[in-house]
Amino acid sequence: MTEKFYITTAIDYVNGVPHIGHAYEKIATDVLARHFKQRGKDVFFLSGTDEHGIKIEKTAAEKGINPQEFTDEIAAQFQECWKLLDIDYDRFIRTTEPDHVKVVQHIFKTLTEKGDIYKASYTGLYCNGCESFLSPRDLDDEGRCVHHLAKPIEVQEENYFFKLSKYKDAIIERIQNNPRFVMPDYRQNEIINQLKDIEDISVSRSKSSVTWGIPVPDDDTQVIYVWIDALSNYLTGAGYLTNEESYKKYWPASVHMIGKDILKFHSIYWIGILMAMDLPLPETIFAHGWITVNEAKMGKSLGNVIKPAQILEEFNLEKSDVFRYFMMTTTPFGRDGNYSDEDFKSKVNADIANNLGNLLNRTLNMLVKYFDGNIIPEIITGEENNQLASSCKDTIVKLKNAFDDYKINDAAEIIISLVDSANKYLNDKSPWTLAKNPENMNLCGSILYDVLETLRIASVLISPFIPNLSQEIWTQLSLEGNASSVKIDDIAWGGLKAGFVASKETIKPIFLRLDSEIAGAEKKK
RNA sequence: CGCGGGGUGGAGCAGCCUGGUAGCUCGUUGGGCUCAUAACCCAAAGGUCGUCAGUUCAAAUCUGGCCCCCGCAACCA
Repeated sequence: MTEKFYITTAIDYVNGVPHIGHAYEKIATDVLARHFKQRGKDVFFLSGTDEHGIKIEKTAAEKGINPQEFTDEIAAQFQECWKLLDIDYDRFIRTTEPDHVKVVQHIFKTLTEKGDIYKASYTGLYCNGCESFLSPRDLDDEGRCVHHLAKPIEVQEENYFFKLSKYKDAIIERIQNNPRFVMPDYRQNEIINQLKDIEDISVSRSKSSVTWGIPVPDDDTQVIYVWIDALSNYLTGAGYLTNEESYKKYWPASVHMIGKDILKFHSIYWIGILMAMDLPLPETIFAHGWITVNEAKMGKSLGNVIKPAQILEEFNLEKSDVFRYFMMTTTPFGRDGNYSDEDFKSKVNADIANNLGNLLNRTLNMLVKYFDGNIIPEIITGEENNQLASSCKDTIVKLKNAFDDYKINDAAEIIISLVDSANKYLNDKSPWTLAKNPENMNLCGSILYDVLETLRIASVLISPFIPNLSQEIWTQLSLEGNASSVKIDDIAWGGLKAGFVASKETIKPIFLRLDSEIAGAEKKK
């Protein structure tokens, strides 16, 4: 039986439009999903949007439309953005969808019946101007709401609470006994510290303050608050309650890919809920870092929010490949990364244009020049005593290890260093010199074959990062099928067969260096 | 004393857990090659490893103090 791999992204709150921070996580998840597909796993990739809550209700009201219309609009923008970035998810879940509503209410009801959800009164500071409860953060020195400069009033309301504290010890134990449960490992202590003084959490809101939410079953004065509403999307997506076959196959999740800000909610709240439901727990919760822009935190208040489409446009890129590549290689995965036009250019030019693209180009040109673009049987090499063939083998082993630990940037580096070694190989062997003597033609050709075969393998391995460019390499090598649908265990040496490969007309650079002037002009405006 | 991450050649990072020639990418300089997308290959320059002290035959690495930056705590992806 094929092993399943169920991977999820966080669902994005539709109160804002998609930017490169959202994109970072989706790309990472997509790269992993594509890689594990190539490993022969039965992959299910879930992404989506979080659509309930007071902010949505208010924003929609300001625009004079109903919340559903508003969320439809923003959710569409997210989907469009992911399409542009070649994010190939299996389902895009929206928390307003009927099957999800059913799941959320079922969980709420089950936990209530079990006694893990109880009603209690909650006292909070309510601002009439904001029409919501405030946290101490929202107050100025004199205890006034910073937006309305009015003192909030103390309001008491009845809410439902989830007995999270009951599961505290079990969660701590889970984290301590499973090193892959919370990743990267340096986050584990952080969570354990937070767990020490965890309290029960409020899981509903009074309808007098929010109406845009899933109703609490059997209590029409309350709607279900974000925790159960949003987190349980992972169950709905797998088919919980609605598609038994799918659910049985995919649940529990292999990895929840999330931002470091919501690690607490996933590793504590979500796990508590699942424990209370007696459901299997996910294998890994991976918290990635933030993307800063020119070293500054991105935020609406700073006005430096960048959308992926802007970057593609700025550099006149039709496909997302190199943007995906950059995002995944700008920093060790897990830590914070930075985007700047300068870094983007230099990384992509060095790795994709100079190293990978140029290698294909120079080698194919020689094949055309010396062999009329044909691979003749005499030049095909075997794996035995073959420097590049053994490099390919090593690369595959290392690559798998890196991906198993979600070290996405290492994975890219490993592939690029294979390409690097092929460039060195070409220089060492100098086929252009060999070609001057007819006696050496077969040797010359064999060297070209070694390099092209290495490129074929590299294109398969790197396709999760740059699917379109990989395919372009595939096309230029006159290979049939798709680079990305080749299984890693099937890419044995010798895939390039004798026959016609390329002509002067078919060879073209797969990716041209990003021109410094284009970006320079754009920056000035 | 709230918690966590970081401070390593011009830039960005690895190394630290398991002390013992400080490594990588980019940039710079010089050379090589001429198949290629001003590319590719080789070499060189450039570092008191934040700071002070301690442990040790030996510290970027272990211990303690201090300084600086960033994040979380506080529903910003």
